[in-house]
Amino acid sequence: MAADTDLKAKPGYNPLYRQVKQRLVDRMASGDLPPGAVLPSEHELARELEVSQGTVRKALAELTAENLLVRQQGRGTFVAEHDQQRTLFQFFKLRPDGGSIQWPEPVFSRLASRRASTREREMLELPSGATVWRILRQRAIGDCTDVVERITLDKARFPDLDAHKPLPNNIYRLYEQAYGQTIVRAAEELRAVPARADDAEALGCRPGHPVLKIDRTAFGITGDVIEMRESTCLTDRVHYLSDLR
Amino acid sequence: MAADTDLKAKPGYNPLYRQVKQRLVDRMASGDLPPGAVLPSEHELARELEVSQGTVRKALAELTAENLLVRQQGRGTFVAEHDQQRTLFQFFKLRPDGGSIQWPEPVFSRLASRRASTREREMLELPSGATVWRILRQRAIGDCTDVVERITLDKARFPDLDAHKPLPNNIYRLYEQAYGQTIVRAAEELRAVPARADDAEALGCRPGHPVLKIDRTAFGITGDVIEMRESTCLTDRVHYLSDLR
DNA sequence: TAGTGGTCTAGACCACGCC
DNA sequence: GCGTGGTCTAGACCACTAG
Repeated sequence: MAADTDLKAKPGYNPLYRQVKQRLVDRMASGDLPPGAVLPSEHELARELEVSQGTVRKALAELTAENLLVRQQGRGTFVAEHDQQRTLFQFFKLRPDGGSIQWPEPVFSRLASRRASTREREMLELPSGATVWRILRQRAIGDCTDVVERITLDKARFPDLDAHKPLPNNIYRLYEQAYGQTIVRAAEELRAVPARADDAEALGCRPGHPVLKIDRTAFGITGDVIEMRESTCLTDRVHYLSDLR
Repeated sequence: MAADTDLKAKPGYNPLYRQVKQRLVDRMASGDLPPGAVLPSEHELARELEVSQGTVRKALAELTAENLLVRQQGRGTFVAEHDQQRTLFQFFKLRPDGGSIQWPEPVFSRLASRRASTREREMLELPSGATVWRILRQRAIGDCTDVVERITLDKARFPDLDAHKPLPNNIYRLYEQAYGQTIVRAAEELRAVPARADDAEALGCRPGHPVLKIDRTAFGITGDVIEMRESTCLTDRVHYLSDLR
């Protein structure tokens, strides 16, 4: 058997179940197991990969904990999708004061492209001279606009994005279904800043009013930076919820 | 055997390993297994509780994932403590811009007590007329003060807190060691607001300057609300980091 | 060298979804 | 009834720590 296909090559250093995990991640990243796909049963996987069912189980359990898989007793194991619920709970942290989580209403959306800035090139690992998509969105959680979002994407990774206008509210589902790019993790930096004139107008506050600026970096299944997003939020009727556990 | 001590009472509805888990949590909450204590080995626990080692293992794995236990190959299983690293990584989300995580320097601290407000009574589940401790702290992440914290505690749960003055920087360790109250989880609500006059003076900014207000509710091992904390942060040289995964 | 947790296996039985 | 994942068991071997 070739070395790189032998799961038991280095039992001590890299446990078998991690190698099983990596194989499954590779199949997901390559498009062989697209979002929503059914995986073979534990029993079948164990036979295919020549390991015990318990080892497969441990790999599947970790992938489920990382939100890459969804398992349902009696039905099977599925590659996780950005359905409404998942995107909302995992990637949307703004809540109306005193109310419960809900999808924000789209108010305005614009798509344009331009040359990448130095910072964008660094973050998205783009060559010099590369171009990016730039999406401007305004969304409402309560009655009026309380978030302005500026999203930056590598144009090479998302060709012909303008063919998908109007862009859907759940844009991560579009990344996933039209481009095979699944967002699995993101890091956000939050700061309180004075509102810029243009944001103030959109949000219906005076320039300089305190607003919450959220800088998000979103990562794909292979760890690449897929999206950069700057959100500016009026927190008069809305707050950002962070769970520490 | 009495029904409430029979682990196998309801195998289908409540799995054995969850019952094992609950028993261990109970022992931690009662003080029988205080922070830092060594647990019996998997083998011993299995014998004591009359379940298999694999079932004990699953219970211990979940408790480890929830940060209630720490396991080390070759050494043993320990009840988690609020050592410097844990408190910092799990419960402190402010980072200097462009720098890495570090403990904030204490600048000022004051302890007082007063009657609980209506909101405090609701959140902390206190009877009317109850009194609370109120801690005011100022801390610095960079060169100058950038966080003002107001902490509220049930005076009945933390008797003679004034005997521990000056209060340590890692106050969760004090809750744990002096009062057997371990903070295991917290929820934070973030908003951008104009700085109050007193906060502005402490933070060295003008009144009305945008500051990040963080309302924390911290929970103990049994799910009770142990602490309420309002932090006001100048995010000119510092930001709040939120990991979405 | 003894004891701990970490990995891996093999197999039994149960709960759930679907046909 | 059949196939799925979920639970539980029993036991082997490995890796790490400490005396």
